[in-house]
Amino acid sequence: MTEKELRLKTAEIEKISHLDYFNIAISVDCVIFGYDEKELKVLLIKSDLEEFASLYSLLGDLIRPDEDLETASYRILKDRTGLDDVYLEQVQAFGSIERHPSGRVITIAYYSLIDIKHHKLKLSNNELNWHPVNEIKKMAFDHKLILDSCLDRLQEQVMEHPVIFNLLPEKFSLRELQELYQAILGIELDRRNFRKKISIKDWLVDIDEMENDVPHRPGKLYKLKGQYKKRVHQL
Amino acid sequence: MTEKELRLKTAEIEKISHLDYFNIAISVDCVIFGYDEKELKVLLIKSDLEEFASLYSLLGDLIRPDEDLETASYRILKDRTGLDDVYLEQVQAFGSIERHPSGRVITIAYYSLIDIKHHKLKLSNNELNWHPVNEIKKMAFDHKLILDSCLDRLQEQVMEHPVIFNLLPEKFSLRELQELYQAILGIELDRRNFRKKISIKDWLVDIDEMENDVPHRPGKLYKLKGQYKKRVHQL
DNA sequence: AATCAATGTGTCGTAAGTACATATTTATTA
DNA sequence: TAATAAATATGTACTTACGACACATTGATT
Repeated sequence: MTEKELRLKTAEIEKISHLDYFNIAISVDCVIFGYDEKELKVLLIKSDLEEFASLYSLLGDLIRPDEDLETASYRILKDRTGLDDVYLEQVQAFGSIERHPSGRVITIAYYSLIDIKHHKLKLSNNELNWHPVNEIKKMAFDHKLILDSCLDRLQEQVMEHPVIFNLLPEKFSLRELQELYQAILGIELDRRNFRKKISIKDWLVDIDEMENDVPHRPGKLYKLKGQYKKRVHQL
Repeated sequence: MTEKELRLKTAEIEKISHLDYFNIAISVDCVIFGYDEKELKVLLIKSDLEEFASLYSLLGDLIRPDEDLETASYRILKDRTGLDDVYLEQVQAFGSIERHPSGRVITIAYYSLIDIKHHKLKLSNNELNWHPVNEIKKMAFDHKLILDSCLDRLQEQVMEHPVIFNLLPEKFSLRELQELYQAILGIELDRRNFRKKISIKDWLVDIDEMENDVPHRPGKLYKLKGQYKKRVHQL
């Protein structure tokens, strides 16, 4: 079965699923977070459903019977962004009866973290764009709820686990790191206390280099220690 | 459609689902925790599949198209235990391809907390029994993995959120509470430090009563403050 | 050489975490 | 009824984390 046939079949299933009492479709939706210009952003696409014309939706697709959940989310990421070395984490399943207008679809939400600047998206399809998370008010389906849940989870994880380094380039300054924390948590942090806290975690190595493209005194650059490096999926 | 017809249809679906390329079944599995005799226990049933003869499995069922995920888990709890005032929380979806021998079944795991002593199970069906969590080594399907994930989640939640009071009777002593924490976390706690920590949380009210069935000096009894009371599902 | 802007660092007060010992109360037993 | 056993109840000193806060340093720019 070709890619195209699969997609057609997928769409068909979506439409008929509400007719058959036992046919429930199951999908994966990816909340793809990126960070740029001191803002947390999320990758969204214009909804292709009439009901949601002019609204944006998350990137998602039905799960195929021959792939597990992680594989499905990596496939979506790879197909839509061209990237395959990304961090992914399952958040929650969403399954209210009325969440999809074409039938019963239960979806499993993943969030993903990408360094926007250093990973060019394959498709600069203008239907697919980065949106500042704070500016998103309304979305197709229950996708705003899903986005909010994923952001909550990200905020919970951020101080305990070294995950957000996936949003930054390999080398970064403490100022960049602090700005990222501030963007995710939505609060201002005290520079001295932040540095103290990060240094206690012992996640970073000082690589003995300096920033070189800043219009002021350059700061030291750091890397995440190898043992904490982002997980990369092996397809 | 009657209850019985539904069950038959469910079983049928399970069997044929692997034949149809797009037919993925979706189920809910409940990890029902209880607490008794200073041990954390889980409610299990003998697997009805030949492949897993003599192994135990979690309580679960396929989701019906006319019920959402929470409703499905409450239905399973109600049907199997007769209880409907229980705490339930979604943990994670499990969907590896080979997890179910009869076909592709993705499952969404919930954990539930029940006060064993004060909620008599409807069915004292001897296929359905409480098992000490620590003694469970092998289970049907990937249910051991699911159980472990739910226990991890419970351990994460326990110190931050007042959830485990659902495992205790309305009134309890601080000793009982401490023993419960120890059972869940699998560690010993210092009595004085434990009491200090709990008193800072400000979750409890001293109800000015004493234990009366203990063979030693009775301790004071406490209740969880009303605002933290367990969530009860309204069907 | 002077100015600007951001980096880099330390202290003090407060709150929470940990280790640890003694007096008190009730039930039990001699 | 007096002595004993067993668990309750409670406080202090030490250490570690958290939050507020100010000043000297460095490099780029003018």
